[in-house]
Parts: sequence; structure tokens; C-alpha cells
Amino acid sequence: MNPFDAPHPTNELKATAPVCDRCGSRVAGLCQPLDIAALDEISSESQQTSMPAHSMVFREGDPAGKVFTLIEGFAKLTRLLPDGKQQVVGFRFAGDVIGYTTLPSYPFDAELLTDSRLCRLERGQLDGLLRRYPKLERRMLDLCVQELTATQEQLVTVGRRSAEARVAAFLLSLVEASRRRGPPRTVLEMPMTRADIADFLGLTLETVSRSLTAFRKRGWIREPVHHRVELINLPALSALAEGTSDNG
Amino acid sequence: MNPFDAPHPTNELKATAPVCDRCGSRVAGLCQPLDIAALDEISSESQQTSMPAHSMVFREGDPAGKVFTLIEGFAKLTRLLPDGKQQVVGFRFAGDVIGYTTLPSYPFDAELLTDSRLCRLERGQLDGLLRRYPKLERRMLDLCVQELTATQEQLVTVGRRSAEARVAAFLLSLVEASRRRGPPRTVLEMPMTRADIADFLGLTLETVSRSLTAFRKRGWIREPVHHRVELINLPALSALAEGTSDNG
DNA sequence: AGAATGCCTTGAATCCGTTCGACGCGCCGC
DNA sequence: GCGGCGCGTCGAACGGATTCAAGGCATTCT
Repeated sequence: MNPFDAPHPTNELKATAPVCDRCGSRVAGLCQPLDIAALDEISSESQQTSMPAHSMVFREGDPAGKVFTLIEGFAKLTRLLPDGKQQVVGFRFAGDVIGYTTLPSYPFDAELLTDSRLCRLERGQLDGLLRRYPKLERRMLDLCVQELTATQEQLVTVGRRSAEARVAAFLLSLVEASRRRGPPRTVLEMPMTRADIADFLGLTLETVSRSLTAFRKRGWIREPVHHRVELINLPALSALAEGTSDNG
Repeated sequence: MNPFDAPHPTNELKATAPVCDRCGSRVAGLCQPLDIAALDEISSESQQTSMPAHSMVFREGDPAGKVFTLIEGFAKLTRLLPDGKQQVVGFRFAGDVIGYTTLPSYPFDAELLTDSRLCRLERGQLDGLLRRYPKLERRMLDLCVQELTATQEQLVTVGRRSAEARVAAFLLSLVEASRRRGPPRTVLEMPMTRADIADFLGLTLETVSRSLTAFRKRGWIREPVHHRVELINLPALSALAEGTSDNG
């Protein structure tokens, strides 16, 4: 039914919603509280698609008719200002829901940063599922509250912290996001460009670049390869992000 | 049962949830989709209280055991940084819900800006109501999505707009909030201090003061009395907030 | 009434982040 | 191999917002 659910020739689990078996959404996302029966139903109503980097999942103002879960990959959510500047309102990682809103149209663009796999569901179908599985609606609300709290946190970062403190906070949020998805790692995927990070933090890309260079020179981080960071001195980054200038 | 529901000696409606009859929550808030029976139940489980200006409804970190609806008055929600600076993450107006979260503790302070009246409900009671009235849970989700969208909007304002554009956007958001509560007015309540506004917009109180003075000198606004603004030239304010520097 | 306090306004100097310009590097297509 | 392009880095100059400081105006307290 779909090209992704059987990478191993000997997949013995295909009787129980095989599509969902290794989806991040079961760990941290929408589908976490569902039993096998519900997963079966969801997987039969949803469609998996795969899209290349830089493609738009949807645009601000499009009728909000579909809901997505990011199975694999990275995405950014952006709002455009009339003068052309953009604000990144959030990044999304494997397992995260993208595009759920009660509004008639999406309030932001969603663009993939990497080649990705998505689980797509019609809004009407999701609403039906929400009605049939109260746990799902509750989960939806939980995720919304989580996201709201994260956005308020971001508001604090953008509103009150210095440039370097913002970049440090961003790196720490990457750690947090990675922890949500699996065991803690010191080397993290960071597929966003300096410009993306700048648009997230309310800075220019030059300032982001300078901050990261400064961290590198202080030995706090390393960038072994493009789009990957190693956080060496987490306490220092935390202290900087918190505004606690006295080093510990 | 409570001192507020019968200001007129001749109240003939007291048989049908009299407490809720004139509450803003029925117009724009949580209780909007409820019928008389549900309102009766809610009003019997909730308690009305009245609190003076500058009192704290709850503090960041307090166990999130209660949910409030602001019946009358104004409140600000703030997060504190380790270095003492504060970020106002939002203002709340009559009819708005305050303090609903699925987290174990409140993620921000809630402080009243004016003498206010509040409707208080135990979190457990609300959860019970949510189970009995699916419409209510749906409404909760709607409100959360609305708030998330507003917070993202605020992120754009703080992240990408100039000081004067932020202040203009703030004034326009006051108009929006007042429109939610009733017929459009040109003279608006603005009970927050310059410092509050600054902490909301990621500016200093001096910059806010200078911006408002500039607007006044251009004839765009008037401040007939303390804590009240009249918006005279809405198009100019909108243009400035949008970053459209070419005046129309 | 007079003093004290909180909030707002205004000015001058400073500073942090931006702007503008240039260059290096890796990747891709030709 | 070469040129073009996207992305990242770096330096110098600029500018908008902050910081620091002073003073005004209400309201409250004594």
C-alpha cells in the first residue's frame, strides 16, 4: 500500500498497523495514546508521502484541509511580513504534528528543510477520529498547550535576551527536541541555515554566524560537518542563555 | 450564593444560571457553546470572587489546580527571567480564560491590572465537565489554537518590527480585543503601564513613552485621561505596524 | 499643606546589532 | 577544469534602541 513500511524483507508485524510501527508519532506525537485498533483505523485513512527538501507542505492562507505528521525529516514554520522579512515561528521534528488548526486557513507556511516523509490525513477524517477517540482529542489539546508554552518561551528569548544568549537558547532547544525523539546525543542534526536560525531568533544571519564562531573559538561547540553540531560545554551555554554571565 | 449576580433588585432570570447571564465568557469565552443546563451545572460548581488590582491570581510554578475566567477587569501574564527582567506573554480581558493548562504547574504569573471579578473552577471539576460536555473540550481546543496563533503573531511583532511599529501593533491589538467584547469603540481602556507595554513588546519603557509621544504629536492618538487611549488615525497606525512606510 | 511615591517624559551619550562590502569554500552543471 | 551559486565568515561604519540622568505631574500619606 505504501513504499515505506517494509524496508526489511522479513517484516513479521504487518498485521498490526505496520505503517505506524516505527513512526515517531507513537513515541512523542499525536498517536501516542492510541491502541492497535485505532492505529489500524488511522493508518487506513491516512496516506504516507515523501517529499524532497525545500518543498512547501502548505502555504499561509491555503485552506486548512489537511493535517500532517512528520514521520522523518525537519521542517520550518514561517510567517511573512508585508516588507518581505520572514519570521520563523517554529521548527518541527520527526513525530511532530504540522498544520492542525481550527481556523479556515493555515496561519503560516510550512517548508521542509530536508527530504522528508509525511503522514497525511484529511481534516474531516481527523475530526471524525477525534470524535470516536476522546483520548485523541485530549492528546491534541495537550500538544497544543505544549506548543503554546514553547512559543511563549520563544517570545521570552526573542524579546529579552542578547544575541549570543538567543543563539545559545536555540542550541539548547535543539537538545530538548532531540531528547523528545530518543536517547540523548551530543552530536545533533541542525539542517537549518544561518538565515533560518536568524529568522527564528529575530537576528541577522551575520550575527548568528558571529555568535556560533565565538562559541567555537571558546571551545563550547564543534561543527564536525555541515548541518551538524556537537555541544561540548552545555553548562556554559545554559549559563549564557539564562543571562547568568558569571560562569560556573 | 455570591455577591455579584444580582446588582438589580428585580432580577427575574435567576432560575436559569443567573451567575452566567452577563458574563463575557458567554459571548467570546469558554462558555459560549453551552446550553442552559450546562451553564447551571457549571455555575453551581464554580465560585465567583473579586480581587483588587495588582493581586496575583497565581504564580509561575504553582500547582495548576484551578482555572479562571476573567468576568470583569484586566490581567497580564508574565514570565520571569533569572536576571530579573520580565516578559509579558499576553494580556487578558473580560471573558478570557486564565490558567488552563495540561501541565502540572502554571507556566507564568497572572497578575491583575485592575480590580476584577473572576470565576474560579477546580481543575478536576473542569475535567469532569470536559468529559460530560464534548463541545466544551472542543471549545477549549479552539481557544488554545486561537491563543497559539496570537502568540505567533506576537513573535513576529517582537522579532521583526521596529520600536514604533511594535507600539502601533499593540494599540491595534487593543482595538481587536475590545471588538471581541462588544461594539467598536474609539476610546479604549488601557490599564497597563508603559513598563507593562515595554515588557510585552521587548522594549524599554522609555522607548514606549517616546513612541506614544510621537504618535500624539502626529495627531494619531489622544490620551484624554490616564489609562485611556483614543485612536484617531487607524490607517496610519496600521500602515506603520505593517511596515508599509509609504503613507496611504 | 508639605513630603513622598509612582508613573511618565525628555535629553544626551553609549552600545549592540545591523548594514554594506568583500572574500572563501564546496557543490553542481556544463 | 571552469564558472556560477549558495552558504558562511569577517571587517568597518552606521544607526536605532538602550542606558543613564534629571525633572514633571498626580496621587497618597503624614
